[in-house]
Amino acid sequence: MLEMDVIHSGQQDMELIDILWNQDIDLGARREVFDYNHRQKEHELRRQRELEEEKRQHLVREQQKALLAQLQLDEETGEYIPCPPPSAPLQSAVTPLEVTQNVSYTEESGDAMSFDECLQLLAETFPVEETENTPVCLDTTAVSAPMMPPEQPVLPPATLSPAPLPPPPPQRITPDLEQAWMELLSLPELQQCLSMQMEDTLETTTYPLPNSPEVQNPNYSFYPMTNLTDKTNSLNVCPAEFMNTFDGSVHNLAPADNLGQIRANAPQLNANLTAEGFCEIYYPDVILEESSGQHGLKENESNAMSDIPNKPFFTPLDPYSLSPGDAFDRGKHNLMVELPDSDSGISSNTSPNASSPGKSVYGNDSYGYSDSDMDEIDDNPGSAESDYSEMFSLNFQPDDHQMAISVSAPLGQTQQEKNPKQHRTDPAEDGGHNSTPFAKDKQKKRSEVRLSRDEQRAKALKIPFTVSMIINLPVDDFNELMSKHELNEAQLALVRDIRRRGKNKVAAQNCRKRKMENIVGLESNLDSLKDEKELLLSEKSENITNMKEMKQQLNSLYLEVFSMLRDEKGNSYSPSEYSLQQSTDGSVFLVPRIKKTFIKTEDNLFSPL
DNA sequence: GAGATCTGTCATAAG
DNA sequence: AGCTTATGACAGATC
Repeated sequence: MLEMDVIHSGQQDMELIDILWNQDIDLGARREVFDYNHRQKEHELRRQRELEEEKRQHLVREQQKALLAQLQLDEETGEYIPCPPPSAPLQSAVTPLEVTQNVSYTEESGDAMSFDECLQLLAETFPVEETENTPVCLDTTAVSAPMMPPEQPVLPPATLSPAPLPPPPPQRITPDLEQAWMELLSLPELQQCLSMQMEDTLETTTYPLPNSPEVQNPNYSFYPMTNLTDKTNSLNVCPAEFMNTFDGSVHNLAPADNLGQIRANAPQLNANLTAEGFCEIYYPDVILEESSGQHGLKENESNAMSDIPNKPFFTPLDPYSLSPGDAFDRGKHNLMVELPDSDSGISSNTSPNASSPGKSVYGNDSYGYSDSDMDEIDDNPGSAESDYSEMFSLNFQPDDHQMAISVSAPLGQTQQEKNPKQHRTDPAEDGGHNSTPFAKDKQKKRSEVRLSRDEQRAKALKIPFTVSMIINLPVDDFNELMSKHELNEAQLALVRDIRRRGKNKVAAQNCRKRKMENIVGLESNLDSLKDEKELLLSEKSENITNMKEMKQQLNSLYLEVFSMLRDEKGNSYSPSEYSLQQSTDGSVFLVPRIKKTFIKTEDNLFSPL
């Protein structure tokens, strides 16, 4: 009964649907829209498509995961960059790819081989050396994938076929691998690498770059195995060549001591080395330097690698030590020598050289202290020179050339004395000994007295410095000089007095020179101001003249216009009784003067208020 | 001899 | 705090 009810109700529903459809058919609706079976079929098809799409997306995700596993997130840029080869032991480096491969392909295809099965198969194929080299090959595979540009999509299956991606069935793997290796061996780039490695060349720049198509080709992962056919160099060449192939700078980054180990255990070091390989950009010199030391080290392959990651592959780059020819240091030293110019105590009016302490000590005696030292030497050539020589030899060897200057100075000074009527210029400007005033001889004697007094005092107290040194040395050098000699209180006081007096003397000369320059400048300004005043006065008189002329013209024009005005009777207005006034809007009015005068008087009356 | 000029020195303020 | 520089003032030498 229930079934009959259900069927009956179902028939009623169908009838109702038919009725509704008949109504909707006029609107263009088809019957399939209301057909349950049809809709169910469509639903199944759609669900099937969704499943397929989901499977496809899952596959893509797995592939992307496998790819990203080989990429390294750059913390600075946020980009995925090719992951450096693993520095840790091989297993840790291969594990990510292994996992992704096993997960993706064991799940997707039940007949696919696991990675370990592939390794086992390879071991069976090459029973002798592959036990050592297989990890290298696997690691090579692991490295080759990340070397692809991040933006590059997953390679098509045709390209990836021999690679770790979908491994072929066990019965076909060996022929495929052999074919892939043969293809690889036929690649000119690979042959080039092989030949270069055979020659143990150090040129890494000619190696295929990591991003080159050859490197990206996963077939390269089996390249080391192909070397097994060549029994002479298979083991030696494979790891190092692998490194050269995928990171040409790897071996260059390692110090000479570690190069052998690195080469022997290249696969295990790939992560570290390639990570440091990125530093190649920043440490090219180190790489070049160390590349020269790698010869003969690559044969050392039996060393343990356990301690390698803990060893620095390169020492921190010292920019100073690497600067060509230590130019930087020299430059810095020169800078230090030249910078203390301001401590010379020489006025800013002097030339730049004058302010240089090294030159001002004696070479610039011509500037401020010429009248003192030079004149004394001039007056007592023998004694002064000998005394100076003693002092120079005592303490101031660095300025031998200045010593020569001071010794040779008397010649000019003697000539100067022979021409006493030379025009004298400011001592601070001409150096004081190139030209002298007419009374230079007397003045010179004066300064000689002064300086000889200081010099005599210095001699009396056995001060082993020249006055020039005491005065012109920078404070640091002066202090250093003082510290080098044990001086008593009297000597120290005298040296300080000499230094103070000498500097003040130069300062007074500079001050007077500036004062004179200021006076000259003020006089010049005064003259120019006088000229400007005269010009302004002449302009003023001219303006007054023009103003008078314009007033006269305006007055005549006013009278002319006024004479043309007539009243209602045709009589002219009297200028004494009327006047023309212009309003602000430009209109002209004839205003009676009485009123105006009245207003004026009114204004006058109220103006005081 | 008086005045002008030059120069060195001191004292002091400022940097 | 010590040093250098700038500047006014003073003194001595010279013309």
